[in-house]
Amino acid sequence: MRDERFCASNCPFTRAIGTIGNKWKPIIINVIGTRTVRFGQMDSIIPIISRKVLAEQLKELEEDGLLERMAYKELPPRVEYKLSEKGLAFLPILDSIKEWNCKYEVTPLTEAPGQKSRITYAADLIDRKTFVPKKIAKVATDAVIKD
Amino acid sequence: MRDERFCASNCPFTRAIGTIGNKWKPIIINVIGTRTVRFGQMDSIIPIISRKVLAEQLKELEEDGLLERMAYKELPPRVEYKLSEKGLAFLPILDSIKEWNCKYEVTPLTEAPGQKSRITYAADLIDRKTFVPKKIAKVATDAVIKD
DNA sequence: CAGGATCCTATTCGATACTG
DNA sequence: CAGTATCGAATAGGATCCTG
Repeated sequence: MRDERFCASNCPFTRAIGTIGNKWKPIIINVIGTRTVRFGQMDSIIPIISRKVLAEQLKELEEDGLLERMAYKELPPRVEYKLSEKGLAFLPILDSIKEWNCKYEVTPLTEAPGQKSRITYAADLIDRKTFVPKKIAKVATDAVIKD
Repeated sequence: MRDERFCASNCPFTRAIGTIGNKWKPIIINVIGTRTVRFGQMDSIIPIISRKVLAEQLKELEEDGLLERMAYKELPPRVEYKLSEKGLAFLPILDSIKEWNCKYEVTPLTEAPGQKSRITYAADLIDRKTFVPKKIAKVATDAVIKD
């Protein structure tokens, strides 16, 4: 998920793309935003990502200094993630990507206007109301069977 | 390479990530920049991408309105690519990603200072001097054999 | 020259089960 | 709760050959 060839480049731009150039990391960074978020929260906000991939991406983001992980020695365990200074500095870039898309997208879907914070927005986007992810469909099927 | 689930989201940010959220497209857009570039040029500027993947990415970028493809009816054929207005509007975002990385990267490699244009810079980054890509190594081997 | 088609391999990803 | 381990399926990607 991190392209080591890109990261080994002597070009800072290429290295940056090697680090954050995939589809999950911008989404994760955007979802965390300025908040402090627990692992399970992220998993339910972004239901289409599997817990395995989520854990992998979070680990890489931590290694690359984009976020800070705080594990509390409790039972049941509690782990909180928040963006580092580097990660926070990336948020304006994500905002500009959204603005860019809104301005130039050929066939934009209808979008409810109003005051959407970064987080509620991100939550709206990739969730069960927007498109039915596989694992949610699976859960629904199970529920029907149980009934 | 385009995540259709992301593109079907009702969130413009998620759709944007579904469109350009991979490692190749930012590189390609950056390499083209404000120039008009031929297919073969791109293939030699970015030697680590295979021609197949390059063609696929270019087609998607064209479909998404980021670049314009001009095919001249000549023999041998000549095809030129240049960024559309939408694609050009994405360049400042790529610049800000580079600046962000330069400012916050934990262990940046040494970088030669000086006046580097977008293009020569991109060419430096992913090429045979930076790290030896497989197909260049192959070509070199062939050359040795020929000699 | 600029690709398309084909075949094959490597990598990613998801589902499931398990643990401290 | 917050992961990790394992396995199998899906996908990305490379090599090669072919064509207008």
